Amino acid sequence: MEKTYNPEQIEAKYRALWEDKNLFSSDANSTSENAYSIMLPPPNVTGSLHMGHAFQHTIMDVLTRYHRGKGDQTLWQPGTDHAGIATQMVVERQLAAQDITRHDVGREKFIEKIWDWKEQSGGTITSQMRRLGSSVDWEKERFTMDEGLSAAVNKVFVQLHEEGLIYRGKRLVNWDPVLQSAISDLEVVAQEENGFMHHVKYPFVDGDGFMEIATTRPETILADGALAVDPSDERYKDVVGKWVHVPMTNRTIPIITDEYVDMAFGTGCVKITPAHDFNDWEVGKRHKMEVINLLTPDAKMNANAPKEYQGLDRFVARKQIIKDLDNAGLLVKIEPHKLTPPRGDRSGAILEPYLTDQWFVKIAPLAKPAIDAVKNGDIRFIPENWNKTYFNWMDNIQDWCISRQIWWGHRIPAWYDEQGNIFVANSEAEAQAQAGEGVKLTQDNDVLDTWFSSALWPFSTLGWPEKTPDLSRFYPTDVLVTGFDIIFFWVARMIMFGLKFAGDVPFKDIYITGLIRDGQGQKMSKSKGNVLDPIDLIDGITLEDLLEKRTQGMMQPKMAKKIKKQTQQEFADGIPAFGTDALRFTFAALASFGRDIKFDLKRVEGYRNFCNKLWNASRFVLMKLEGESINPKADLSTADQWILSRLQNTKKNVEKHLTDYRLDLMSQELYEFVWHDYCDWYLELSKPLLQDEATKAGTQATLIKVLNEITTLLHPIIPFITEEIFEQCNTITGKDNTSLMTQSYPQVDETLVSTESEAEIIWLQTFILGIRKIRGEMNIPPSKPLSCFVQNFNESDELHLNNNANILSALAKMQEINKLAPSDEAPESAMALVGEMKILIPLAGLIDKDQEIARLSKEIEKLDKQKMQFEGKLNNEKFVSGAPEAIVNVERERLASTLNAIADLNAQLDKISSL
RNA sequence: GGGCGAUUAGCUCAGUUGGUAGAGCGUCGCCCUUACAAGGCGAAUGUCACAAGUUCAAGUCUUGUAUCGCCCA
Repeated sequence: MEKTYNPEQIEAKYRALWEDKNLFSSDANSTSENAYSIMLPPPNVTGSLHMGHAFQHTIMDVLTRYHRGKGDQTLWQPGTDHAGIATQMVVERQLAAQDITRHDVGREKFIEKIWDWKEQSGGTITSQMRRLGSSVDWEKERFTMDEGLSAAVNKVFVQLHEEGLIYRGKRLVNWDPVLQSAISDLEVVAQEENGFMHHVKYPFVDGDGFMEIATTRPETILADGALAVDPSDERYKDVVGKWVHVPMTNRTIPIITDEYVDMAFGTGCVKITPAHDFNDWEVGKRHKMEVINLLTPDAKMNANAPKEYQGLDRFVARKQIIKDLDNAGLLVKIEPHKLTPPRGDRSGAILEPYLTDQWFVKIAPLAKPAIDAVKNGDIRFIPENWNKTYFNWMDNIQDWCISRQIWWGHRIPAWYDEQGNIFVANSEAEAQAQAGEGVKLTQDNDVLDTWFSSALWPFSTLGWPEKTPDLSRFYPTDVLVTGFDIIFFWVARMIMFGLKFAGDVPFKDIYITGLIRDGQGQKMSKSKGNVLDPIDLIDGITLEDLLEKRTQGMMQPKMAKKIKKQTQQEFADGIPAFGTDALRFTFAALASFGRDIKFDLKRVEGYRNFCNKLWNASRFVLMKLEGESINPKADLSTADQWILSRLQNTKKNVEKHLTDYRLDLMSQELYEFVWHDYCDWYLELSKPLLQDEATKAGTQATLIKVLNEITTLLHPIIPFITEEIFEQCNTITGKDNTSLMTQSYPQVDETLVSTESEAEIIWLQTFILGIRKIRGEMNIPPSKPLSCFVQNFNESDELHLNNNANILSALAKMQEINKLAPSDEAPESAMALVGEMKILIPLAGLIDKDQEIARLSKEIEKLDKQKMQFEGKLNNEKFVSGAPEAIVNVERERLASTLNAIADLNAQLDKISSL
């Protein structure tokens, strides 16, 4: 083995090997009793994996590899999403660069172009996943627009329509004038911006005077249907029922009352514009108001507006009308005002409430069972508190607008005859059959919201509506791993559709992960220039390349300077190559239940170091075993029994943490066992034990046994390096195993738990630590041999001393240990305690007297503080009588041993001081 | 306005039925000890945001306050 861990070569080797040998296949193990399945949340087919994906993939892969190791028939289902609007916008932008629109190209050609783009860029994600070692079943890879999945979409649509749960209706929707499509409520983002409030006069039709109202959108005055006041508003009691002129038009409208009006806001009188505001739409319906739409699909003033405004963009029209109002003396004032205009999450354009025909899912009947599934525990959110968020939304859920006026996606399976009759069917032929022969049909132009097909993902990928073996074996899936940002978009809808169509919940657990942020806690985004590509952490990247990557194709070139500066500061030397395993270990270690995760490169470095540690430990073991035959039945030393006992404890904890989805605790457990128990102590203990023929064989057997289990335990987190070590171990043990992947996950062996050996090693560690501490504080090099006296030892101390003389010599460089009778006078010494036993290291030229006095005083001071704590508790009558006896006894013992130690140290201090 | 979350060592974070506050990184010493300097050994560092309450006992449970963040309207 190489002296230094080199991830690059190892990873390339096993990436190929795993797939060649088909080790990710879900068909393997088909006779096993249990099945385990996870659906990969399908990423956008033309996108690339960001840190959040890599994080979630790591979690899913750990779970997948673990269950594979447990012998379950395991499926991790991969695939990608067509991501309707996002993908279409990319291709439209490409066209725009050539100064053409999708309408110039035509629907069919345009869709072809998108498919081309999908083919061209669709490989990015899958190749990134391979780099990460994601062990998905590639043979089962699906795309949301595959034939089978599209058929499932149609079937669901048709059935929901038949049941009256999908309907078409003219309603106000959120209209994106840039996309020229409706979008769902969820795709609307609101952010506070600075705007203006315009106060406008509406003259009375009869008599003098006017009503004053305030509006942020004066251009919609032209479509007003009424003015409204609160029914109980005394100020306007006399004017209710009167009529006013709508400024800039010839129309007149009434003054009405409605509870919706907020008396305290503005003048207490509002204009009602049913076609251009969601609230006003409801008021308008109550009062049977005329609905006037002023806008074209691209948000210009249409023919319903007075001539002089027609054709103007909505914002130009606003300016114009303000000017005209002012000229007409109807503008009272304009004040700055904070407002939150709705914007499209894709286009960023300000949205318009817009009156169009759209398809909707009537959601309440579907939501009810989905709420119950979480309430009755069929589905569990992890961490649990997310179910509050879920209920909060589900209890107030609105009908879902599913039609989009774009071209990329599943075309709505509805056809119209020339009279406008609708035929919803699985295919055109079926629709034709419904309509009758010879009737000319045209298909609905719209496509479905991308999330409609995503909602079917857990069963459509398994072959639904066919009753496939995969479907019966793997549905419901075991866990969904995803971010909180798509609980509403995706998770809730999968639950609703899964229950409705697949007859069961789509998953039993929902593991909601935190969000990966940059080192400053900022959300990673392209425009902020703080994104990290997981592959760059694996392969490393120079500062120059990173700068280039972060600043190319910027929407705002101004930002480039700032981003450059930031990047230069944070990554002055670029990013070193850490390897996939180090990155995966980092993600696993960060996977606690918090909401946000600040990603710290230093952590990756630390886990890369861990890999190196593991690598070198393996080298050590292999060097010590080379050319030797291993006897698994050899007698075991106390150290051997100890490490095996610790190993059982580790396995127990790992198992628990995994079932709790606490991958952070799992990785921490393994980190500590490997580094601190196995490397720091056991490998050091093994050195003298290997020198001794009596203990050599047992030590060799234990070294390799524990190493083998370590690699198997760590494999789900760091598959590459463990696979390489496993292979190297095979050459030593002469075994010929295909892969670590096919090894079964280690089980706890209770017979190996040994409290005696653990107690003895703790004794040994205390002894060695005591010596090291004196060495450390006295600046005595660890290489300098020492001798010591022991005094005040009991039988078991004596036994341990006799057993471990050569270990103490090796690990503490303790040449001679001389026993003193209690009455013997010890020479001037530095002292450490192991329980009641005193270890005395003669000062004799080695140790400075004052230093030892200071050291002892410090120790005593520390113990004194503890003593006071224990005494305080025990002197409290209420504690002694109120607390459980066991607890009180523990405190008593603690106090007793602290008092003993203080007494010993004080005696020693007095003795040295007096010399 | 409604809901959720966070506040623990210089930094990033663990802390599972309440029972002596932990890790990694960083810092300071001493060591190139034949697996590993991407390392070893040792050390220092905390009114657990604040206030009140429950309890023999609160980082942990309850209530309130402050600051920060997210979601929804």
